[in-house]
Parts: sequence; C-alpha cells; structure tokens
Amino acid sequence: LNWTVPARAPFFLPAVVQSHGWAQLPPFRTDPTCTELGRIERLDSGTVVDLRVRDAGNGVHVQVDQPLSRSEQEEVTRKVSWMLQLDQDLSTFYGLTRDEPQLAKAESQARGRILRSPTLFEDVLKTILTTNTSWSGTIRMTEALVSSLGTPLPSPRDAGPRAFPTPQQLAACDEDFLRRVSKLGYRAPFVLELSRSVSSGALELEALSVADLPTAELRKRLLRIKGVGDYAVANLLMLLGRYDFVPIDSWALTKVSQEWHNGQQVSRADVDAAFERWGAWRGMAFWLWEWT
DNA sequence: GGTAGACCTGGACGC
DNA sequence: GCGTCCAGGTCTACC
Repeated sequence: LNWTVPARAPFFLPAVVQSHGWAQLPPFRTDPTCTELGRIERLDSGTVVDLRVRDAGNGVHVQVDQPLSRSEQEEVTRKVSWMLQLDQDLSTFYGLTRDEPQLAKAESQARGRILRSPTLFEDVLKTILTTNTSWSGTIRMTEALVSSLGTPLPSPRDAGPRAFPTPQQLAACDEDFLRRVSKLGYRAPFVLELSRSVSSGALELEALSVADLPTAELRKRLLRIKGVGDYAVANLLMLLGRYDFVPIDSWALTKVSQEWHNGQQVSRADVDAAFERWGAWRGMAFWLWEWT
C-alpha cells in the first residue's frame, strides 16, 4: 500500500531525519543518507506495521507492506504528519534569519522541523533516557526497552522488530526488571511512574501535546513529571513547537563557551543571554545555529 | 531561590 | 583483568 502525504513548503525529508538523534533510536530506523525513514508502529487496532517514508518533493511517500483498513490508513497519515511536522509553518522564523549568517541557510535547506515520536509519552520517556548519560547509553536503554517489551511485527516465532512499548506494557513491569534488564538504573522508577500514571489515566499526557496553553503553563505541567528537569522540559517544548527556551546541556555550555567566550567556562545564564534576542524563536535559533 | 550530594552506567585510564 | 575516576541531568534535603 502506497500513498502520498503533502507537506508545507519548504520541505526536505533528510533535514527532518537529521534534525536530531531520534531517527537512530528504535523503533525508528534510517539509512546512512537519511533518504528513508522507517518505523515499526503499533496502531490503535493492535495491528503492528512497518512504515517506510520517502521524500516526495512536496511531501512524503508512505509505504506499508500489508493491507490496512481506511481508519488504519488515516491513523498512519495522521501519525506521519505529526512525526515529521508536515504542517509546520516556519516562515516567520525564516524571515528573521536572513540577516544572520549563522542561520542564513536554514530556509534553503528546509531546516527547522524536528522529528518527533507519534506520542508525547514516547518523547518524554526517550528524553528522560537522554539525561545524565552518553548518547550510546540512550541508544542502549531504548533498544533494551523496545526489544524486551514492544509488540513484535508479525513473523515466525514473533522474532521480528518491535514497536515502542505502550504505557500499559511498561506499567506492567516491575522496577527491578527496568533497572537490571533494561539497564535504566536510577531512571527506572521515573519511567515506571510515568507509564503507570499515563496508563491509569491520572496523567493525560497526549492532551498536553495539543493543548492551547501558554508555554509557561505547559512547561510547569511537564516539570511535574519525575525525571523531567530544565533541560528535558526545554527539549520537550521544542518538540511541541514552543521555542521560548534553550535546552541547555553540557554540550550547549561548551558550544557557547567556544563561540562567544574564548573557551572560558560559562553559565546557563550566558547561554540564555546568547540567544535572548531571538525571543520566542530562541530555542530554534540555538538548534539550527551553525557553530564556527 | 540557591546549592551539595546522591543517583547509575559505561568508557577511559593506570596498574 | 581489575580498580578508580569521570561525565552526563535531576532529585531531595538543607540553608
């Protein structure tokens, strides 16, 4: 089954795939040229599909190697559109970048869309797995969760690649399993609490992703999640299209130090100050900045 | 509101 | 191969 989903111009799929590391984390996958994005996805019906997405110039070609009902196909279209931010309008930001050499190529390269997961649950969980660890650690923890808990693509002996675990699948685990088998370490209770509160309905996380709340209020609510601090919340706000905060991690401190402070140690306030003039777009300016 | 120390793992390093 | 140190954000307790 093949179909096309349109995108607002300018659009270039590899720019979205390379926007950050998410494409390297299962159940996403990509090729070295980032011209195709694949993903094992569990649909609301319980069907597990292997999605393949390729650039179509003005949108994307979507391919699924199995028949889908109309509602399943609509769900895939909706999810692909959300993950790739196909409707994203960055014209205001692009207008501001024309006089800034370090951002001048953003529009011509169609940069600015940030790859996200189909659910805020998955993005929050993966963001927690990026904190206080190396990128290889994030990959290892994500692979362990997906391979041990996700629903497999139908195949002999259920040995196929797996979808991202649902909140229910994670909530059914015990902390010791997450700690030892998935190697989440001290993050295990955070992941468990998040999964159980979403699974029980106590936390309506997906409603937050489309809530018409002021950014400050949205930030406050996301900060209530254990394991989500200043860096993680700024990262999540970026994924939700709110660019008011710069996700400041050790990498950001190093980059700002080298760019504007001759390698001298800088504070979080220095990073904020460096991008303050970009106002509501400061996170995006930081994200796309071409460091010298 | 600011800060010190604990949390957990893997990688680098010296022996 | 083993032990030690360090990097990576967030939480809690405390001031």
